[in-house]
Amino acid sequence: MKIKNSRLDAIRLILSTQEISSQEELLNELSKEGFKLTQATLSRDLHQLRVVKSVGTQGRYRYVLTRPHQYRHEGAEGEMRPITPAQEVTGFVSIKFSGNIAVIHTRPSYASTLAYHIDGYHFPEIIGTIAGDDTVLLVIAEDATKGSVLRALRTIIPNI
Amino acid sequence: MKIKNSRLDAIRLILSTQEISSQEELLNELSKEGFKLTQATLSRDLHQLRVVKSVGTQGRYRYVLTRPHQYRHEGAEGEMRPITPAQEVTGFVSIKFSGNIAVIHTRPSYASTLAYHIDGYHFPEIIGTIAGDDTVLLVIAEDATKGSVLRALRTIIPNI
DNA sequence: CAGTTTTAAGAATAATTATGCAGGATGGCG
DNA sequence: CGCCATCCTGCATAATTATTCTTAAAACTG
Repeated sequence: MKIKNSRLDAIRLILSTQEISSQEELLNELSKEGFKLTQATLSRDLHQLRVVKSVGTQGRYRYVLTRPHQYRHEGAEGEMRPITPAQEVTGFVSIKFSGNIAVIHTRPSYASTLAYHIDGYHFPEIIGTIAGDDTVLLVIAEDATKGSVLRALRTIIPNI
Repeated sequence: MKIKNSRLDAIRLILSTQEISSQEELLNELSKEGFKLTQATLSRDLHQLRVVKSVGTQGRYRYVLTRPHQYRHEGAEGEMRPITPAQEVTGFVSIKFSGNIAVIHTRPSYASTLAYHIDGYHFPEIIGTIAGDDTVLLVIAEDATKGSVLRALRTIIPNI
């Protein structure tokens, strides 16, 4: 549908420039742009966009965009691999290294869980983690190597 | 309060190991652990923890942890610079480099949106991003330079 | 310690959000 | 074209979540 797509775009734009704290409020903004829809439809749109109701400044609720699903790997552009059992549990998708940092990509929303588990092990090779929605950053100890980090992680993600 | 803190920990633990899709469900899990509280209190706990209701596998709703704000630059409290048009859109404030890491500061709450845009471009110079509330961390590929990263970003943030 | 302020929490309810159902629109496809 | 499957949407309402009001407990402060 033509209308729906441009509406989704409008939603993205609005959410990225304004502090919207309820669907009704967003509905108003959308109507200013000429979109005519009900809260029911908006709820479904937000679900599809994976928009979440978070907490913004001043403790006010705020709808924010999250990353879209993207199960992408290295070079392979559209190539979608099947999900292995280990991924099913950990959400692990890929890992890359650069200097003393490793970047783990996970399935959407799995990053913080995975980071939490990694933190729990207190691996000496990993001195800290930061998680987004589908990305975990590992800061690697100075005396650790790519190999030793992978070995450590293998206790959590078997076939990494 | 002693109880509250251990309860918050319990919530974190549960959310990081199970797919919880409603507060009621979480309430059940908590009661299994011996915590006795009402939905009202749980709602407040989740707000405080900045837990968000996101969309997990199968399109089911899922409560997920977000990391607490840890990158707020405290010092710069009152210091508010005028906003340029580019900032208006991207929220960009500044960028700094250290080794293979770049740190972008944004206006509050703009970080994830900016990271979203950066991710979308799949710049080979940038192997991953993590966003907080007003900070984006970029992990830079080993063969990339400060200049090449800035050049790449210029497509998104013109006057960077 | 007594007074004051802050924090925590439940009960009830308001406010908000999700969804079952049904109707219409759209898009193949033989 | 006619049929079927899928997508989109509103309406009504169910389900869920946030908040107001209140009380009690805790933490401070002099």
